[in-house]
Order: sequence, then C-alpha cells, then structure tokens
Amino acid sequence: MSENLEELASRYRDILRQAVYLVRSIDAEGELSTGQVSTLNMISAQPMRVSAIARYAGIRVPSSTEQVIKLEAAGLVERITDESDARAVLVRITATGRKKLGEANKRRNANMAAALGTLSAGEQLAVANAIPAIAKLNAALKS
Amino acid sequence: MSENLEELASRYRDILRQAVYLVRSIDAEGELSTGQVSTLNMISAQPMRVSAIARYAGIRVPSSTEQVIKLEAAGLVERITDESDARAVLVRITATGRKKLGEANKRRNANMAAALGTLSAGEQLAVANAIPAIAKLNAALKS
DNA sequence: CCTATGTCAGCACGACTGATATTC
DNA sequence: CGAATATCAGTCGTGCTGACATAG
Repeated sequence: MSENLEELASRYRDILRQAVYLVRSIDAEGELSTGQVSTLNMISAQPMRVSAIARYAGIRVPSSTEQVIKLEAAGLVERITDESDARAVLVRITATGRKKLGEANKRRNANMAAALGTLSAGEQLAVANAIPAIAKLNAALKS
Repeated sequence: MSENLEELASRYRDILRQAVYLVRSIDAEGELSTGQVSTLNMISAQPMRVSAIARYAGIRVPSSTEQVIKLEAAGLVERITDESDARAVLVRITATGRKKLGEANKRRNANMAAALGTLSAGEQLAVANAIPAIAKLNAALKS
C-alpha cells in the first residue's frame, strides 16, 4: 500500500512535470502569459487584494505586485483603494481586461479541447474523473 | 460533445496550473531543482543524447545543453562520445549523480505520497487511472 | 550541399529575499 | 509599539531565439 503510493507518487510527478511544459507551449501563442491569465481569471468575479492573489496563486506578495503592475500598464486591471483598510489595494479587472481574458480563455480551451479530442472516450472520462481528486490533492499540498 | 470537451479543457487547465506551484513547493527542499531531477531520472536507465533529453522534457536543445552543463559541473553526469555518430553527445549519470538522485526521489516521492495519502482510496484510484490518459495527452500536445 | 547535433551569446520572464513606507 | 499590506531594489534560475562549428 505504501509501496503503491510511492509508485503512484513517482508516476504522477513525472506526467505532471511534462504537462506543465506542454501547457506553457500551448499558451505561448497569445499575448498574455499563463500567470496573467490566471490572475485575471481570479479577479474576474470580484476585485481582490494583492496579498489574496499571491496566496491563491501560491506566490509571494512582491511577485504578485509585479504581475499587477504589468497588467495595469497593459490596461487590463486597475488599482482601487479599499475603503475599509487604507493599507490594502484592490485589483479590479477592466473592460479591456475582461475582453482579452475571454479571448485568451477561448483560444486556450480550444487548443486543449483539440488535444483531449485525440483521446478515446474512456480516456477522456478517466481525466474527468481524476480532476476532483487532483484538486483535492492541490489543496492538501498548499498547506 | 464539443461543449463537454471545452468544459473539460477549462477544468483541466485550471487544476494543472495550480499543480505547478505545488510541485515546486514539494521540490524546493533539496539541492536539486525539479528539472535536474527530471533529467537525471531520464538518463538513469541509459545514457541519452542532449536532443533526446530536450525532446522528452519539452524544452529546446540549447536549454537542455545548459542543464547538462550545470549537472556536469556538479559532478552528477558526464559527457561521453557516441561512437556511431560523432556529432552526438551522450549524457551519462555518474555514481554520485545516482546517489543524489536516489535521495531526491525518495524525499519527493515521500512528500507526494503523503499528500496522496490524504485522498480516499477511490480518489487515489481515479488519479492512477488518469495517468495513462494524461501521458497520451502530453504526447498529443508535444507535436 | 543540405541536414542534424550541439554549443555559445544575449535576452526575457518570473520567481525570490531584504529593505522600506504606510496604516491598522 | 508590533503586525499587516504593499512596493521597490537587486538577484537568480531557466526558458527562448539566433548564430555558429562540426559531422553525417
């Protein structure tokens, strides 16, 4: 059992690593980086603090600040003050940002969907079934 | 069908992005980077060409060369000439490299296994079942 | 001559730590 | 005053493209 877990861990680490590079190469087509799309997705529902973005993305606050600055320079987000706490900065997506995000998501999902389309129905199902478990795994490791 | 694929693509992209940072945090402990461990794992069975390493890792040849140079400087691999093709360079793991690789793999697999241990048996099975499909997906995207 | 293989040079992106306001 | 929030400055790792040497 513990043997099997180690074996599973090894194989999972391996495919994950490959997948990361492939996703990056897929995403390289557009104007927005993977991290930028990720940040925009995060704040698309409601404005978020820089520190919240960092925490959710699994990066440090200065790195998050840097990303926000770039996105702001590109006109995709704007900083607004938090009325309840003058220390905080809320990052809000702009109309332009929302438009670009939609395009980027559409293009990337299409690319990935095309790749998924090369799998058999059973394989697609296997991926779909694993997603909740992987999400839980991500949460477990985040601590 | 196409609807479902796009939906699946979106969710898959999402968990993959999160997983990136988790892998990094798992790997951060040791002296070897994620890429270095990956390269060493690749050549642990038999020596490989620089170009083969690059292809498998999903990176360009110059990037692969750079990694090999660093590993060589650390005494973990050595370059040997390919007798059948003088253009090629075979990268072989050293005894030291094998030792370090074993330690790193053990530590990382243990970390990942611990996380996998927080999943239910069914969830672990779901992850295990998805691995072949994800591997195939990686191969599909590689082209 | 054209292709394949590997290396070098130069660059870009994105993370990090440490130090510094500002506000709670 | 200590803690939280954000930013700035400087550094490092790791990928990339383009140019080049050498061998098939």
